[in-house]
Amino acid sequence: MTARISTQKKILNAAETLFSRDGFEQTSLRQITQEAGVNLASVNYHFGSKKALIQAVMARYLVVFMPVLEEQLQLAEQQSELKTEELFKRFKIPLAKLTEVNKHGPDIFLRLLGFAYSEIQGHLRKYTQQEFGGVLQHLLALLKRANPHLSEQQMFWRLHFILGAAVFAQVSGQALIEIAQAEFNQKVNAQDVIDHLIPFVSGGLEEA
Amino acid sequence: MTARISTQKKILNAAETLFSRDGFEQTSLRQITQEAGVNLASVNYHFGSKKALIQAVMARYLVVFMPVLEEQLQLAEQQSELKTEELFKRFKIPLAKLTEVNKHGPDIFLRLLGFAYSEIQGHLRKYTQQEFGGVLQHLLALLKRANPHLSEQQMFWRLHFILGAAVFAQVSGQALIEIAQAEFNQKVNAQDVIDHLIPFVSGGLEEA
DNA sequence: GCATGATTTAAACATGCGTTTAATCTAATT
DNA sequence: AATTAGATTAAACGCATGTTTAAATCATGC
Repeated sequence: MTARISTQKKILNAAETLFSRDGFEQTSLRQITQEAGVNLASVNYHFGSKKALIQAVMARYLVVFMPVLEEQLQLAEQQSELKTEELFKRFKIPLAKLTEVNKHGPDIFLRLLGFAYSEIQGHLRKYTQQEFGGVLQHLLALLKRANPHLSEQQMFWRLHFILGAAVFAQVSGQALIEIAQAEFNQKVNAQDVIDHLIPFVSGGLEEA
Repeated sequence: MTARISTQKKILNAAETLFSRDGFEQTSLRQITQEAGVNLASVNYHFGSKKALIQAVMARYLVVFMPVLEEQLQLAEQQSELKTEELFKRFKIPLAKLTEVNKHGPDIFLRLLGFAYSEIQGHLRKYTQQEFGGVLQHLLALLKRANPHLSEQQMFWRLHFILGAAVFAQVSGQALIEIAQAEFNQKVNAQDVIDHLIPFVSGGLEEA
């Protein structure tokens, strides 16, 4: 007995597939509704607008990801010694949790996040800022404690470089992963990319 | 006696201003021709298409930048010891050369390059790959020599992270620069960003 | 000073987008 | 079985985009 899937869920599923593959702006409502097998107008009926649909797609992951990340940061805070790489590694736990949303949740979420930042979607940036703001402030405070040798300015720029490296890796991700797989003859997924990314950004951040 | 500026140049100038500020996709031909004070159809008359205009805008900088970069890499190659940070610093010379094209040439070019990679403009990626390909291969070879402790895979990913950090810094650049200026009360330009970027990517690349 | 080819112009074209409308269908309630 | 609120549908709307057309204008060589 296959459970009937509501139109809303069909739209969300199709949207996240296409958004994570092609980006938000590059994906039209017509593509989404066709993929979902529903009528074009149903997006506006159920979600109000494309903007709202995008936020709904993000929300399914954020509500899982954010609390677990905050939890991890609090655990880190209690440790006697704060190491940069340790802090970044903490991201892996909330990320892994996303498999509960979708088998490929971690990959999808990271790519969505990448597009959210790389496309100049004012509204999405505001939205994630709003949702992420507190936790990111927390992370920043911990990184400062772990790297007291860095000035405010150095920290400011390096954090944004890190964000850029992470975002870019995800957005160019599929193409890069395909190249990497062809070149090194082994399966690569988003988690592997993270494992490569962590030492890189840790080294970059700590550099004198 | 102000020399008469050809329609083509007017278009190129207006286009590079708007492209570097808002990106390629976000800038319409109507905006460009209005800014340039020329007729809408003149873009297609003189350049054939928007794609071709974008490439023409890039070409003005690439033809200056690329030979100087290649020259610098050859100089680096002759040195006895190759240091990572040394290699990245070499980018500053061809970049500075771009002031000959435009007073703010370095800033403009970096932002254009950022958009070229961050927007999924297949044609532009192919174009830059085609133009840059050889020189980038050269850079990769030198970086490998400077970092023999890194595996092929580590090098592959870290190079792309570096690209991401650099691109992102430029694309989010203006917004970030404004934040930084407000926060630290000092003028910031693209060159300063590069100066922050170089130790970061060097540290990240070298990390064991 | 005219003819000719290059350029500029205003207008229209074709396409794709997000959104809205109004009619129709569905399913639960009375 | 009739009513009614919710969901779905096909169609159109309004707008913006890159591109093309065909006429008008300009500049150049004879």
